[in-house]
Amino acid sequence: MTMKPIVVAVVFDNPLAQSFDYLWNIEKLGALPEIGQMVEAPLGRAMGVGIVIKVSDHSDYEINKLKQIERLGPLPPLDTALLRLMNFASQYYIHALGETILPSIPKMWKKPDDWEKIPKKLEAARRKVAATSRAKEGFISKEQLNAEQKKALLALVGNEDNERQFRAILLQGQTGSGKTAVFLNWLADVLSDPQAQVLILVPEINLTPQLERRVMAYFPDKVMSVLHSGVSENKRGVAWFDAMSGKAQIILGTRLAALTPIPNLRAIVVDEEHDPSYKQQEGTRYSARDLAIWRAHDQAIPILLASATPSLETWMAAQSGRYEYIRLDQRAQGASLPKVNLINTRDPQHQFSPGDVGATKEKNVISKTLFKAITRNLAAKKQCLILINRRGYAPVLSCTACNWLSRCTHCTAYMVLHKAGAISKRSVLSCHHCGLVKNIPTHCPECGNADLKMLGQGTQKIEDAIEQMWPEANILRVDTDSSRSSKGVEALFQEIHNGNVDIVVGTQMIAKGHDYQNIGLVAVLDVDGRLYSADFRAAERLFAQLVQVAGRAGRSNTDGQASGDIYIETQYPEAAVFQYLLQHDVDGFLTHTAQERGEAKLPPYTYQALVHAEARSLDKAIEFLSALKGRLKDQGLMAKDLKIHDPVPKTMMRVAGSERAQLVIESANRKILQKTLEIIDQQLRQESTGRISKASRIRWLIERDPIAI
DNA sequence: AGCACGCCGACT
DNA sequence: GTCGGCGTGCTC
Repeated sequence: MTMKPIVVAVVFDNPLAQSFDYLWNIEKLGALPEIGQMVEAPLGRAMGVGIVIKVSDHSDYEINKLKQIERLGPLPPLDTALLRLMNFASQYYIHALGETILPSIPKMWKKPDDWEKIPKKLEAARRKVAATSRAKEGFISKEQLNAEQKKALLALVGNEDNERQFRAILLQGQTGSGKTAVFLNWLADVLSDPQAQVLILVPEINLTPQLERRVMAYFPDKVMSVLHSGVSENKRGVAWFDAMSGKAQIILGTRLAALTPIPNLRAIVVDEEHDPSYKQQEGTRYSARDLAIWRAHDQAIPILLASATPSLETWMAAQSGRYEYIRLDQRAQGASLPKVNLINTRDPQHQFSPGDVGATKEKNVISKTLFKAITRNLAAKKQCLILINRRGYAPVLSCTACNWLSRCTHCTAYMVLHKAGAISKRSVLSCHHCGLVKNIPTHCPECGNADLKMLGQGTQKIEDAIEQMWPEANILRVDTDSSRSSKGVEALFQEIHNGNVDIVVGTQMIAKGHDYQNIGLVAVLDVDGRLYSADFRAAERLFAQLVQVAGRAGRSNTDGQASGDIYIETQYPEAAVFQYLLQHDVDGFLTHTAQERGEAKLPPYTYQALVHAEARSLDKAIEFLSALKGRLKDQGLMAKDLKIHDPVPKTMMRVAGSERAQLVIESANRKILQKTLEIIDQQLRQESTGRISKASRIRWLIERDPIAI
């Protein structure tokens, strides 16, 4: 009699779609196989770390060619709910399962050479945790909540009927309305069960220290795991283990925390749920917000999405009743909203005349009106915050005389300028959505004016102008570069709080998560490129950021004085973004945006995916995608519910010597889109090694639900 | 992805 | 004569 062999299927961190079969030797390994177990096994000429995804007694591979599992990882198997999530993410985002699971596990656990040292590391971590002090910061008890917050809490707290049911809840409330106090009190209720675990997601590392202290104030006797890329590898490894072993009741982290094993997960909070940083932009390009919702649904638990400016997707779901809808419309601290001033940069009355005080070499980089306002503010010993837009937006063509913009005649998107050589021998305008290419007009098609300019250019000019205009002021620059070169963002913010700084110049990061004490004025420059962009979501993001900025300025008002003013320079003050901002009307803006998207058949009315291609030359990348599109057409895959556009060059065209293009694929039917993407993946895989096509050496990638086009 | 094998150019 | 370029194929 021959014993049936034990065969396990293992996935590794590589782009191969398949798993690898191994023999499981009970005597050697000293345990029975379990799905989710981490193992070390020979792969190729080396050893690899993988996860067991299947246990059986046979293999499709020749059984006598199977190698043995070498060793077991020093941790319990990943739980089945997490593996379901991983499976879903892998399928939905068209990425190999191993490439989805393994990068989500901290490195500390994936080094077989160090497996013996694990118990020591855990013990060392235990001793450290005992030593950290816990300051009570921002604790607001249930009793201290205002009437509106109490009502919100009452609506949130579960009862016997729904506490083990999927519920998605939008908590919409402006900055200062006390969303955090509401959801922490809700979580306190969930955590009254000593076994329960909760997950809190935040968009950026900058925001975690503050929230971390606050959560600690609420739950001084609970164990909290903090998971984000700023936490050291070993600490993260321990925090992750605490979450997976049920020891940590609170798991707080950025998007990567959405994939943590949490066996007794009972509630999820996604704070600032609209924030684009929830979307992973490499590897498995998941949306942590979307995966969190899937996870809540799969595990039949409640999920709270909190924001002052919800994403259109969430807001529409709440409006339609698909999600529960809780609103906080009062400002808890009684602070007033800041006044928003729009400066029309086309209007000569705001511009400098030759010889004016403050005029710089570069004309009208900062308007005269804003110059005066900042000067006044400095004289009043108040700090100024100047936000500039550092990101490269593709240049949209605009007429300096009338309001003409290079709009695509087929889409709602704007056509952007491409220099000669890429798509055509001449410089051309191209639509990144449908692929339409047009010659650059020499005159404005509307008014005949010959002076056409690109929108949103000249960040460097702005910085120079600021230094020229206020030479005596202490100017501090805060962006990712300056925070890296000095002692980090926290140190820079400390300088601002100490009052040594008159003008803070920075990118959007200065508006996030920090309360300023003495800000009298916030100026937002160079926004027009984001107003009219090749990316249809740019305006929505701009609106969210401006509301956030407004929240910052308004919050500084604690002494009863007028709160900070916002100044926005734009050629297009009539744009919807600004008009709704003036009224502080979030719902109005979202209603408007929803209608626009509906008419244009854009998300969330349709679902999108991209096929990215990266090659030495743009022509090659475009050619590759054209061929793919042609093939799909020939195979009759262009059903009427599916739209495959023409390949277009990517906005960030040149990245380290390679050029990129993309193909937009759309369908109002999720299943059809999913099926199509699976077919594309399968076909491209057949002609590729990994994700590089054999014939043309082109690196390709499928991205589901892109947030930027 | 990593890694080795393999077949053509400028070097001690 | 070799060192090394990266094209090709494989990993249970």
